[in-house]
Amino acid sequence: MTTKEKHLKIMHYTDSPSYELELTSKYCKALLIKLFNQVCSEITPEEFAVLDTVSCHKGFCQRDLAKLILRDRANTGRVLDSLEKKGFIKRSNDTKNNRLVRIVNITPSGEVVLKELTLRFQPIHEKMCKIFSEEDLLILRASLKKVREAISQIVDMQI
Amino acid sequence: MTTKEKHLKIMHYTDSPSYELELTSKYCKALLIKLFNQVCSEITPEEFAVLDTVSCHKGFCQRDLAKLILRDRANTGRVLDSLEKKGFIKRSNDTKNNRLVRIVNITPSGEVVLKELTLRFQPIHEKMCKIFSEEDLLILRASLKKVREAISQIVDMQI
DNA sequence: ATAAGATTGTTGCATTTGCAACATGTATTT
DNA sequence: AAATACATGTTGCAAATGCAACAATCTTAT
Repeated sequence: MTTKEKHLKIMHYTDSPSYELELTSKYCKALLIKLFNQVCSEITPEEFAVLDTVSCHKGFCQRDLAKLILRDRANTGRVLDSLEKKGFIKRSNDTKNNRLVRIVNITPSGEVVLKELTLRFQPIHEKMCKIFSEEDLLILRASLKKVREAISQIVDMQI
Repeated sequence: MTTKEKHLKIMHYTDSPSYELELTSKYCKALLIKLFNQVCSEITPEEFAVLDTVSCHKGFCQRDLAKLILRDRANTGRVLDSLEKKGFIKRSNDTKNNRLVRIVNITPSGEVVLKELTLRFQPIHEKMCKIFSEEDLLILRASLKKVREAISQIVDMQI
């Protein structure tokens, strides 16, 4: 086996980059949940991520949001139900390509809670980024993107 | 803002490395599920990962396995129940530090199914690794490890 | 023009998962 | 020695999630 091929040999799934990604993602989730428990906020971590996505993509319909957050339409609709009930987003009927869709937008009170939580988490995120050199952080981001693109070509994310 | 500090500024959680990790992990999971659906195997993707973990760590008790797979004791026990019912692992009572524990080991038929699935997934894993240079792959792995270690110091993974 | 198919969103159901409580047995404290 | 705390595993319950089926609406095919 040449040096070039050495890094291709995977003897165990749990040694693969995919599985390491899964484990690392669980750590991130645990951290997020801990932070939310501390601030005892009025929204869940999942709702927070969806709210942030909505604020970054104004006027998207539910299905397009579902594609962004990688959940199915059913689950996306339910999270949006909860966010709407809490007054952080509002939905309006509209048409896209001559089809009825529900357009989602963040409300002023949604902006408030989003900004407050983002500010509160800023120190932790800075801490996380600081453990990397700027170059390694760029490589990490690029690598993750590469993984997503590679998988996109193999499996259709059917949402 | 200096160049050095530029990579620290996070305006949105969904732009953070943590969230990118979560999204990328979902892609990996979707790929794994697709592969399993194709081979229509007798075990689930989760059971496969646990079985692989068991085969890499002979004679571990349930709690130590739970720490490795980052699930709680209850869920770990349930997955092991299923694997034992299918004959892929066997449990034996033992003592560790003078405490009753259930030691888990893989069975010959577990080895067979694990080896078969690992071989079947080998081409995909090679494909995944090939999208990186060897250096970038090392950096990716090291970065993921760094993330896990950093989070470990902030949140106790209470398992 | 009618039927078949496609798109968007919702509802029902089953599975997965985590948390709290409990049972059992051990270590430590008073 | 008794009581309290700790460690391991199991059970019950609730929340999250995905999949299939459905409703409503529009497009395409025959």
